[in-house]
Amino acid sequence: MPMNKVFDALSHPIRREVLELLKGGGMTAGEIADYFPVSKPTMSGHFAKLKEAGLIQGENRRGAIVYTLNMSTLEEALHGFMGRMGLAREDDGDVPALGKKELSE
Amino acid sequence: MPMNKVFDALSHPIRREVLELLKGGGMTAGEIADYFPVSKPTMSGHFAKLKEAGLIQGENRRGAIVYTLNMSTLEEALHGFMGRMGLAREDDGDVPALGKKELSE
DNA sequence: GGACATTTTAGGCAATTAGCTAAATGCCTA
DNA sequence: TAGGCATTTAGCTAATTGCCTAAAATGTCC
Repeated sequence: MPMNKVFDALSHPIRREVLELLKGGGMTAGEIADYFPVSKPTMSGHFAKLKEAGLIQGENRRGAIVYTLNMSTLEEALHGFMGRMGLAREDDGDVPALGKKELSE
Repeated sequence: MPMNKVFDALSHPIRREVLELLKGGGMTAGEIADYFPVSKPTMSGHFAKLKEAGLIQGENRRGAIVYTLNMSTLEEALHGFMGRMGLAREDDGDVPALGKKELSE
C-alpha cells in the first residue's frame, strides 16, 4: 500500500484513535462511532479514508459492518519510514543508508 | 511536543523527504529547496510546519539559515504511537497492553 | 551605508478536508 | 414483503492546505 495514503490517514487524531480502538478486536461502525463526539456520517468518512489506505477492512456481519485492523499495512509503512530515517528496529542489524566512509568524515 | 502536530507535519511527502534529507546533516533552506520542484516560498511554508512540530530547527549562519533535524521529537512521536498500537520495538521487552488473561480467551 | 543574497511574509486562488443534516441504501427479521 | 436498524451517500458550509508571484525583511560584505 502507498505510504502516502497511510501517513495521510494517520494525520487525523480521530483516525489514529480508531486504529488504537481496533487493536482489541473487530468493532462495528456504530460501536466505534459512539466513542467519538462527531456524527456517524463524519465517522463514515474517516472509515473510508482508513480503508483506502489499507489500514482497516470492513466485513458484513448480520446487518452491521465490522471493521478490523490491518496491522501489517501500518507496520510496513511505519517501519519503512523509520528505516529510511535511520530509526531502524534493533533486530534489523545494520544501517545501510550510511556506510563507514560517510561516518568517518 | 504534541503528537498531533508531528503526524500532521509527516502527512506531506515533501516534508517527510526533507527530514530524510537532513539525516545527512544540516542544510540551508535554499539547498533543501533546490531538491524539490516547488517554489522557495512554498518550501518555506513546509519548513515552518516542520519547525512548529519540533521536527527541525533553524539557525542563522552567515546570511543563510541552516536547518537541522531534531531526531528525538520524531523518535518520541513514532515510538509513542507504535507503543500505543502494540508495535513496540523488540528491545522493549514485553507487551504491557495485553496480558496473559486477555491472550488466552 | 548600499548592494547583494537569502529567506519569509503577503495576498490570491483552486482544491481538499472536516464537519453537519437529511435522504438513500443495505440487510436482517418478523 | 414490510419494517426497522445500521451505514453510507448527497449536498452544503467553513476552514485549511498547497501552490504561485511579488514584495518585504533579514543579514553579509564591501
